Amino acid sequence: MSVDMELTPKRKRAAGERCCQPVVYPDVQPAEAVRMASVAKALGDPIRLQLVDVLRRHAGEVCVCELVPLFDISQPTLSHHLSKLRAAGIVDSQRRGLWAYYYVRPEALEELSAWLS
Amino acid sequence: MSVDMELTPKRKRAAGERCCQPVVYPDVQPAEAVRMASVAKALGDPIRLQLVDVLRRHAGEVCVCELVPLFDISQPTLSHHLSKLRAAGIVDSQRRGLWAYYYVRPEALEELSAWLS
DNA sequence: GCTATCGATTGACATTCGTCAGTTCAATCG
DNA sequence: CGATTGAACTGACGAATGTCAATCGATAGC
Repeated sequence: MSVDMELTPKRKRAAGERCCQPVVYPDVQPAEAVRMASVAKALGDPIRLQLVDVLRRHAGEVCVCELVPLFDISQPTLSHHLSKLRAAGIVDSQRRGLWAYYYVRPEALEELSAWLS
Repeated sequence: MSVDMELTPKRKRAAGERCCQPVVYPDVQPAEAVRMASVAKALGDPIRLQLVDVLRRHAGEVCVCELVPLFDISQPTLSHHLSKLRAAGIVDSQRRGLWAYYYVRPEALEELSAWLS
């Protein structure tokens, strides 16, 4: 995952022939690209995308025990997906007693959403 | 990547105690989730995200030979990334003579973009 | 024909991913 | 205390990913 966008000036064409108009350099900076790609990567699994959908449309916070029966995966696997979403900053959690409550951090999606539209 | 959103009715809590409010079932259908996740997954690499950014902000089409020097990766690796973007439907290409021109298919990003915002 | 060039393909490699069974940790309730 | 429960962690597995060197196919120009 080496993103070395040093933007070395591209070499000129050999002859005077141009294959296409000069390319426009990317507007997203490397650091932005890494951030947005990590968010997109976290959303790049159908289960995680639906998890975010459930959590986002839910007004408050959702306990893990309510999420497990929604998906046809084991509880450790769901926990693994949640921890990936948390690592990407998309969700966060809070423990109260025995239960863990997850909620979406909407600002984590803003950058990618803005870039996409 | 098994998405078996049959939405089996979740088992009731044992006692009368609720750990949280009843969960809202996901609004995105499994097929939508798979489509959007595959687009997000394709964007889940910084180089591919920047590739899309370059192609998208470019008015017309861009030849591969202009893309290679922008990134610190080999030509086969770039070709591999482009084919992944094409497999996800995000870009398409057209050969003219020796050169291959890539361009973004904006409608491919619409569903994910709409869901995100 | 021969040669050069653009871009895709192949094969290989280390890394990461998604998944589960099993276990552990933490908190609650008898 | 001990038993139970919710949720995270561990280890393992096959599958997929990102990368490159090497090669191949097709086209253009000589």
